[in-house]
Formats: sequence, C-alpha cells, structure tokens
Amino acid sequence: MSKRTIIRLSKYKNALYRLKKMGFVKVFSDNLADAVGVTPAQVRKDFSMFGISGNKRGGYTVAELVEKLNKILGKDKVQDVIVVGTGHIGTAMMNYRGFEKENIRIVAGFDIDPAKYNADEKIPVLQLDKMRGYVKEHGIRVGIIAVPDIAAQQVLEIMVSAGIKGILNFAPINLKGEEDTVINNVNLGLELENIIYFINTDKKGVINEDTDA
Amino acid sequence: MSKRTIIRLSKYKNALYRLKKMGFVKVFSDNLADAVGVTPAQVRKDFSMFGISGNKRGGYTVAELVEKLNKILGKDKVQDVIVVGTGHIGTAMMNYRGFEKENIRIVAGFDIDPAKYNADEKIPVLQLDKMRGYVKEHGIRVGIIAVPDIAAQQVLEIMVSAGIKGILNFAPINLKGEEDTVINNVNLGLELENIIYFINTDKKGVINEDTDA
DNA sequence: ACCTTTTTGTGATTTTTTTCACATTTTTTA
DNA sequence: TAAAAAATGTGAAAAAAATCACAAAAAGGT
Repeated sequence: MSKRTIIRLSKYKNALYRLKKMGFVKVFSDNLADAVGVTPAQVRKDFSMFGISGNKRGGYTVAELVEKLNKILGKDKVQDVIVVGTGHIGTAMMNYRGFEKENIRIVAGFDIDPAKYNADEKIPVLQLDKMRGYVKEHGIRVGIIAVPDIAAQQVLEIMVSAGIKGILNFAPINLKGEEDTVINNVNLGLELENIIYFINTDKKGVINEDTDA
Repeated sequence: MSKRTIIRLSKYKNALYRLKKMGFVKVFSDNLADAVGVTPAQVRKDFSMFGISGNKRGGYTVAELVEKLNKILGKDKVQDVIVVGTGHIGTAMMNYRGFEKENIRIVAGFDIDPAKYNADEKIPVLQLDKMRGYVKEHGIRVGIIAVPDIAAQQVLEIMVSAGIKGILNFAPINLKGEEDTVINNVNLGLELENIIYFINTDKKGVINEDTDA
C-alpha cells in the first residue's frame, strides 16, 4: 500500500476528530475531501482499498470510521517512542503535546552530552550508551533521530542493531537502512526551500507534505 | 513543475554540499542518485527538465551544479522568515542551525503570550499584534506557523493579509489559503503514524494487492 | 588514429496515481 | 408505491511520474 494513501488516511482521521468534536455523527466523502484537500472520489477509492464502506446514501458514521482508520493505522494501542538527540528539535519532540491524543508516547531521550542527563524527569534524558539496553528492555520499536547530520547514520545503526524498526529522522541527510527498517526523512530546511521556490515562480497553491517516497 | 521534482533538486543540492566539503570536483548522476535514493535516470531527467547539462563523460562539475540549483531554488539571495508561535516547535525553528547555511534567516518570533516577549534578543520575540506592521515594514514574504491548531487558520489570515506569500505550517490541520499563497503543511504526528503503520504491516507481511493491480 | 569505455540526454515505455462516470443502493417526498 | 434525489463503490480512462534503453559524445588507452 502506497505511502501517499496512508498519509491521506491519517489526514482523514485527523479531520474526523475535529468533526467529532464539533458534534458531527455522519460524514460524506466530499466533507472529508474538502477538509483534506483531495477529491471525493479519492476519499472513496482510499476507503475502498481498505474495505471501508459507508451507506449508499447516508455517508459514513464518524465514530465507526475513526475506529476503522485507527485500527488500520495501528493506533489502537499505545506506541512508545524514544528520541535521540535532545537539542532544540529533540526537545520539541519530547514536549510535543499532539502525540498523546494519537496514542504516541515519548518515553525517553538520549544524548551524548552529559550536561543533558536527567533521569528524574517524567521523560528522562539518559546516556546515549544506555540506549541499546533501554530499547531491548522496553521493546521499543520506533525512534526519532534529532542529532547533527554528521552523527545521524551512526546513531541509526545503533538504533537498528538494538531492535528499532521505524525511524523518523530530522537530520538533514537521507538515511539508508536495511530492508526491514522503515525510515522517514523529514528535512525542515527543505520544506522551507520548497516554499521559497514556489513563491518565486508563479505556481501557487497548497503544497502537500510527502517528505519521502 | 511538480513539488516532488523541486524536493529532489533540493536534495541533490544538499548532497552536493557534502560532496564539495569532501573535496569532490566532479559528480556523476549515479553518485547523486545514490546519495538521494533515486535512480540515475531520474537525476538526469530532473536536470534536463531545468536545462542543466553535464559532460558526456565527465559528469557534472560540483561547483557549477550547486550554483545552478541554488539559482533555480531561489537561494541566491537571503530569505527572511518570521515564526509565529514560540512554543517548543517555534523555538526549535528559531534556533535551528541548519537554516543559516541555506540563506534562510529567521528574523523574528511572534507570540500572544506576553511572558514570551523579548525584544532584545538576536532574534526578538514580539507581540503578535505587531506582526502585521513588522511584515509590511520589512517586506517579509515567508512565515512559519507553530501555534495550536485552533489558532492556526486565524493566524494564517493575518499573515496573508499582511503580505506573506509562503507559509510553513506545523499546526496539525490542513490550512487553506488564497490562490496566490503557498502553504506547506507539515504534520509531525502524521509522519510518526506513517512509520507505525509500515512497521506493523511489514512485520506481519500481510496487506497486499487483493482489490487492485 | 582507432578502438574501448564511460556517461550523458532523452524519446519511448511502463508503472503508478488520480479522476471520471455511472450503475447501484438508500432515503425522502408526494 | 413510485419517482426523485443523494451518495456510495468501482471499473475504465486519463494523467502523471518513473524507468528503460540506447544513440551520441567525450575521454583514455594502445
């Protein structure tokens, strides 16, 4: 299943949370299309791909749809995540409030700089060389890399060798991993550059994020 | 020109910076392909699209290529950028070291919380209602939104009405703008969700073409 | 000078993704 | 009860993106 489809499913789900909060019980493909910036046919096609179906005239039930999407997206259970590198980006990720309600829990940070260590916080910051043990002990499968580009590939390798399967990488370098590892490279400079290119030419509109392929 | 092409150009440029630093003078399409994770044909096609050409056996000259790419990407002059919302993400953006060498300069932050104000820092944090004036006075064209989702659309409108043309949005909501505005929505939760989906399915080895293909 | 090797540049082809369009189902209205 | 209206679900078609494959150019060797 393509990454773009999965991104859209997540977006539908996010839009549905908002609709739910606003009191909506039913939703139509064109409401979702509008919220996410795609066509109604795309929404229905995406759903059809995962066997999600609605009612021929009543659309979809919000609560049901949210539940199905969360199931597909693996968000029916809490996912524990570690952060490596506790500079500005790493710290921002550790403190990002948006994760909690998504069943994502940042459980620890790791850094090479002893000045950063603090085992007593709610989210402890630990020594980098404790990372392997921590990952194994807690069965962590997902990690965030927020170290300088020069260190990123090495950190990746430690993480993978410890058992981590999925990585969100903020270092401005395209990390490569083994077959069974999922790496999502997010390059913030690139996202801005992109905007700068488009405002300088005259092609305007909403750019949608698909950082990697 | 498609967004994906532009992203790749940026990636080539970033890879070239590294190659340059390592002392390379010439580069071939397959070096770049390898660094960025695409095929050599893709690299050449992308270049051909923008009239960039190399030498039939000598590949491309790194310095020349960097210059051409920077020209295309509008990075031949410094781009001033403001940040609205100085929470964790906004602060991280204000302090992100990666921008400087990309000719991107964060010039000011804005917040609604008076406790955040500090006009004397190198990058001042100012009152939100000073934003419009600041943008007009300094001719700012690009801004970053790092406020809670609930406030994002409103902040967007103020920014656009002040003259900002390009926006990088971190609020977890798909912002919509006018025709002549470029909006790049980056949703961090989404990027993680994505990873979670793929490590869960890859492990099970399930989910594959039954409906399609 | 000629042959071999390497690498570009790009038309043709294939693959992937999106959109179209409409039969089908359900709801509402009269 | 029948007709009209509103949505879905999905093959077929179109569009977009990526890859192939190969002629042509440049460099190096003998």
